[in-house]
Amino acid sequence: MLELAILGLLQEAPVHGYELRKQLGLRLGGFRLFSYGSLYPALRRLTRAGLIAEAPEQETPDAGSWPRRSRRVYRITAEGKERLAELLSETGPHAWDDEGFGVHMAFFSRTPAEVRMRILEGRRRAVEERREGLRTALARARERIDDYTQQLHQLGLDSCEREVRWLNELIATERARHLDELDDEKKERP
Amino acid sequence: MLELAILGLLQEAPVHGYELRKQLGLRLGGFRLFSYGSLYPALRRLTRAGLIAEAPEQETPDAGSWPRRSRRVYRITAEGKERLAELLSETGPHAWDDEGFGVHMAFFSRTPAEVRMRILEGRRRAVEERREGLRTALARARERIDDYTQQLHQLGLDSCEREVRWLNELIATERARHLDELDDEKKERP
DNA sequence: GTCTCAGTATATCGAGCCGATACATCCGAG
DNA sequence: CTCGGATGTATCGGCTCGATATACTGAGAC
Repeated sequence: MLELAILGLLQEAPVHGYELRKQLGLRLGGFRLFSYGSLYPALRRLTRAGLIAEAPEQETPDAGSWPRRSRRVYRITAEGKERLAELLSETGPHAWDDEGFGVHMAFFSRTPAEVRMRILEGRRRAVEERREGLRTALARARERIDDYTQQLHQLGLDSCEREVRWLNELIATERARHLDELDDEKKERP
Repeated sequence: MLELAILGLLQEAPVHGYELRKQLGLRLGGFRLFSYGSLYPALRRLTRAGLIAEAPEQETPDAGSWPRRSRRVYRITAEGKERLAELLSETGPHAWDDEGFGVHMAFFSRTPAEVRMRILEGRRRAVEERREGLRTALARARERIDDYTQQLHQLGLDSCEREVRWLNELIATERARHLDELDDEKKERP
């Protein structure tokens, strides 16, 4: 997952580790923040694998051109772009579980349309399953489980329901977009 | 966290590893499911530390008394109960971050009232901070960030708002309960 | 002027957690 | 009667995290 996140960000612009982490935090909305203890080893791993490389730091054209302190700026390589395309096209369970879905969606603008669709639908199925589990647990457990736990489950259930609605809207939008594209093709080549 | 979860469950009844994991899954509403790769080493760790111990499996009184297959049933020790009380009284950030809050709340019925209050308020502060972060990010980012990422942040923002409302209700209930208790004391000893 | 604090930046270590996997038994369905 | 699925314990490698160390820079305090 971290691999996808790093390659996805480096694909947009070369950055150094510290900045990478900040960007990642912004992009993922803080719902997941990778630690330096994960980030720096991952950068070296990816460098060894040839997917990224150290890039010479470019000066800002004007100005003091103050000789910066040591920072390692990384750029994505051609192999890295291939690997990124591969990762973006994954449609396995990892692409829609709690860990992976956010990261995948944060780079949806680079993801093929049919892959987006499969991930969104997979996520919906997963959340619906969890929702059903919580529903039956809550129904069966009335009076057998303490109140705090019930409240906790209630919050979980509500957030599942809301995420399903949210996914439904996204999926509908995707479908509309897809139909538009088919429409355009028809107009261009009737 | 796992330590708290194990001690908390064993405090209610002695169980074996497999059952422990199922119970834990139920109790936490599936929002967190510890793997066997964590559970079994943890059980041995806690045994070595003297906080839990292997309990002889008791037969169901009547019936076939079928000689069960190998299972290691664990019970909590006196030291374990002390440790559990200690863990339940923790009010540090770990008690209200995403990892810890659910586990702590799942055992609130054994937690002192003022500790419950501090955890709930700490959680509220944390979620409010995250909410503000997402709000400013969304406000600043209009048109600078792609649509999918905005949708993602919107979902996060909504769920923060919802959780804050949920916490507000819980806190109000706690306060009312506390006032009732004070009231009772006054009636008993005016 | 210089002192101190907060932010920038890279790096490592131990501890712990996860997914995968292996292996054995029990039970009910076909 | 066999096969699959649930029960049950266990381990391993790899990854991740939190804590920690180091060091430079910029801005404001005094």
